[in-house]
Amino acid sequence: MPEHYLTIRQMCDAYDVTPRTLRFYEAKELLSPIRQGTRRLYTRRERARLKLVLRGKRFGFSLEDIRQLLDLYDTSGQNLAQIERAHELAKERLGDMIRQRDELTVAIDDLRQQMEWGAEVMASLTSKSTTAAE
Amino acid sequence: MPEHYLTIRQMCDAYDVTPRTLRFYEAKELLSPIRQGTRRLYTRRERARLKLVLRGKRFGFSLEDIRQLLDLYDTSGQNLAQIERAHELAKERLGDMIRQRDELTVAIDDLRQQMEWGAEVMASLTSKSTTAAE
DNA sequence: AGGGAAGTTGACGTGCACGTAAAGAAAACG
DNA sequence: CGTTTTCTTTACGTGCACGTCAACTTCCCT
Repeated sequence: MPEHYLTIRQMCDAYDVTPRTLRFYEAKELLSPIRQGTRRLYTRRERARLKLVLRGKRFGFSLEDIRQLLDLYDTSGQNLAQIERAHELAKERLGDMIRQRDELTVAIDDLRQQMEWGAEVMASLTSKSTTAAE
Repeated sequence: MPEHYLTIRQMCDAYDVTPRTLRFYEAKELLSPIRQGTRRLYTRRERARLKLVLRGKRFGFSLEDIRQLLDLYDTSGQNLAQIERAHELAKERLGDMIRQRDELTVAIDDLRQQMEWGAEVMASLTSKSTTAAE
């Protein structure tokens, strides 16, 4: 089957980004669609990379961070040192992410408690008086 | 005991931020230190608020988001509607945070698998040949 | 063939979160 | 009392991640 390409607009619709964003990512060497004349055509590889970019963004990585990770990611079939390096970076990232998740968990619990407290306040206010104006 | 104040420099050292940052936060109405003449003095309240600001930032909230939350947080002794509103916002935030944590969990698992795969590749390379140059 | 839709390259603008340099006032120290 | 820090305001600069025209080509369709 003949590797089916997407135009820039199809990409935009599929991933909810603007053309500007895709060209910007290309300028930053995050994507490199093939050219048919002057037009851009996006392969399966580019789609995969875009997904990774958008995902990375959701986790607060900068585009430059993401570029380096992507580069490691697909050049790391080269030699052992590269793979070990990637492995190290991955471990660091993993640590970051776990720490971040733990912080989130704490914050979630805090917020839950706050909400319970708020609910109690609301309850006491509604039961004692409707016009709590004193 | 006489509520012990901190100067701007002491704040900077304590929370690892620059004076510029503290003044910037003040301009954005996140902090409002008292003035002794022209000098800023930071109370316990300001310290608590700064902690919340820095925490919010780590979770990717914008300063404007944080300001609104702080405002709700300490004006929400006012009336029931305010508290209910705060409660609603808190629920939304909670949802966001839980979703974010779930995404993180998935990403962590992905990364773990990637790392296992990487470890396997490394293992096969090291056992088969030290100079994998063919 | 002609005309609108889609795509292209500049290039300048924007919002956010500060950095940084200039110039002056105030406090602290020897 | 002078001088050296510390702090102040004012203001312009910066990096990131795009948004927003403008001015063209290029496709596609009837």
